[in-house]
Amino acid sequence: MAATIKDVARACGVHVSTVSRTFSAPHLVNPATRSRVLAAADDLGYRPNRAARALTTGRTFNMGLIVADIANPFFPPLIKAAQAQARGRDYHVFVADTDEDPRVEEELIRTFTKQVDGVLLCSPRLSNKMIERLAEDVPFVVINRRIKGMPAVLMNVAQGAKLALEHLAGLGHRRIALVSGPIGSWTSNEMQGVAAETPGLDLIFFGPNQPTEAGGLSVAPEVAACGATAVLAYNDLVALGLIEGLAAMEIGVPDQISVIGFDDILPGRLNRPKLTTVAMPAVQAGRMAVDLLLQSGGEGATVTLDTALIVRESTGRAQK
Amino acid sequence: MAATIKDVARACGVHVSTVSRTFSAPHLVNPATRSRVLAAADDLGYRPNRAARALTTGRTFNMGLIVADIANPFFPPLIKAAQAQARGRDYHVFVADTDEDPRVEEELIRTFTKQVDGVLLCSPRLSNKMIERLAEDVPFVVINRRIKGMPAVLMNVAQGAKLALEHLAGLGHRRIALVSGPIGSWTSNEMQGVAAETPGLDLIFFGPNQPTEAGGLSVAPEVAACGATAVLAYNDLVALGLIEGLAAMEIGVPDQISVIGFDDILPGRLNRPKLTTVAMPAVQAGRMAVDLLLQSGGEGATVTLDTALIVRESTGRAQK
DNA sequence: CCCGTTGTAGCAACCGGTTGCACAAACCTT
DNA sequence: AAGGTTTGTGCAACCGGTTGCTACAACGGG
Repeated sequence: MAATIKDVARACGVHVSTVSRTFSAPHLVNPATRSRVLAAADDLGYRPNRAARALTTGRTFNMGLIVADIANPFFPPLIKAAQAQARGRDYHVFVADTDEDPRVEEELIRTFTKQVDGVLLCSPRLSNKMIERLAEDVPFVVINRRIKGMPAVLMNVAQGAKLALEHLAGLGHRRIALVSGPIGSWTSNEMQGVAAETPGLDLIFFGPNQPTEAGGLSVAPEVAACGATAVLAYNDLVALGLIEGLAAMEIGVPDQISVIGFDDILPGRLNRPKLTTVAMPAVQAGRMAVDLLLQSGGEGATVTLDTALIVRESTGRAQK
Repeated sequence: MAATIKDVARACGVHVSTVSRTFSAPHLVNPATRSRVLAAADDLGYRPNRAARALTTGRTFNMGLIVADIANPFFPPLIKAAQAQARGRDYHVFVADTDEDPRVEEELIRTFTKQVDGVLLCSPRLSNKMIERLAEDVPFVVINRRIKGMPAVLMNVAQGAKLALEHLAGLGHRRIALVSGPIGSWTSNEMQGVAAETPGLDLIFFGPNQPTEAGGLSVAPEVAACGATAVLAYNDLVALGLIEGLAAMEIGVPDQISVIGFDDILPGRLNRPKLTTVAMPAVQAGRMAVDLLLQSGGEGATVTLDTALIVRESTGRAQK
């Protein structure tokens, strides 16, 4: 059994409250007593039980981070950035993955409640209403979603999509396929919104799709058949799957169809052709989300981070 | 404020112990009372506080999973498998990443202690001695490391390395570079052990290295200069970095040098040339680790999973 | 020398639950 | 109808800490 505060108190003939104060308010205890307590604690290998402490103080010094799919290379850099930032603030981050399933997401949030001081909700698939309800029990910072009155870190997807469409238009593309993501994705909606508002384009929507290579792979035939000369994909994974699917049909990228992704993940850079993409500021977002959670007592500050178009090899001039 | 058990008790004129039993031992409470309690609880949006419950029961129904680098594509499938398996057992998995830093690893374990029922320690970088000491405070299952008396899930790296070396020998390679991983990696030691015992080979060791693309990239010049015709890399990420580095020096793979990795991650399959690799059973390992943690009360059952050589395009006949 | 500070440590209530035990009412026996 | 079981609920201690209040001693000032 691990030593408790009582064991330490007994070991050096002092009341538990004195031991407690030795750790949480050292200036209130006599230096001589303090060192006796510390010696005894060290001797017994005592560590304060964080769960018990949280019960009275209401603070755990951990935060939860929920992502839709940890296997998507977009998330790890964000996760690592959040962890590093939190560590600098004496916090720890517990990560969990929802498998893109809103029910799992809800359950994870409920589990985190009272075990963390707040939750970073990254690319949630739950409805706004549900998120608002759950926010009564635990503070949130939402990443990649706008919910009124709730602190959020947004990436300027609309701007990125605009740049991407302008790039394609500049290359002479008019008929463009929009391969969207899963239901409930704010990012997907933003993209569609911008695209729909852009004049002079002939858009074909495909969706919803899984936000993975498999998702891209499986829409490839439809995209090929629709007569579009360019594709704006929900993310890089979908774009890569799409390129793979097109290759299997002997359709060359960018010679016959141009493809743009979102995120700027590593496999996109290694791919042949190298993927043209809209870079998302994942690292900054992870950091900002942590700061926002610690600063705001739940007030709705919103940070919007810029995106950037990175032109590589998967886009080219439209065919006649 | 979230409703507590007291609020529910007051709301339906019953003692808190009755409310408690309604949730944790329903058969002990009268159906009529039970439904009154449930109604009140539902009305107030009451959820038992898991941290408080853990304090008395000693069980949290979560487990921790600590990995060395979440950005390494090897880990996410393992993580997801563990999460899925745990979910089926009514458990939740909290993931954390150590950034390959033993000090962070230790701190994370300490943080997890008492907040989880056990920890899955994947590819730890801590010393055996330290792990054994920490095991007094929280049950472990170790993945990719053998520590006496401690439950472990091992992947048969030795066998995989043997297959890889035989494959290379069969292609006529004699002078082989071994690009190892970080200090403290059991996997790395296993590989070196097997290689050193294999007769008829001329081995050159390079290490320690970061287990990432950057690590592979930075040893590329030395490897190129050492006269080896083939390389066994610590993992696929290192292998990919190495290939990239060699390409930058205009050294073709597999024409001039053959490269084998370990893990079988997705980017290796997408790479040109497609990577020859030793596939590691990450998904099985994640599942097994969860089961081992829940079964063994800390007893040292060890599971060893087989690996398999997957020959793709990054290996070829040795040059004369 | 008395009194008001100040510093130090103990007491006890509390956080939100769980659980062994006691006890009364309702149910079965015979 | 008396006596023995069940069944259902309350009581209170407990898990491992924290914290407001109190008590007491030593100290400094007037």
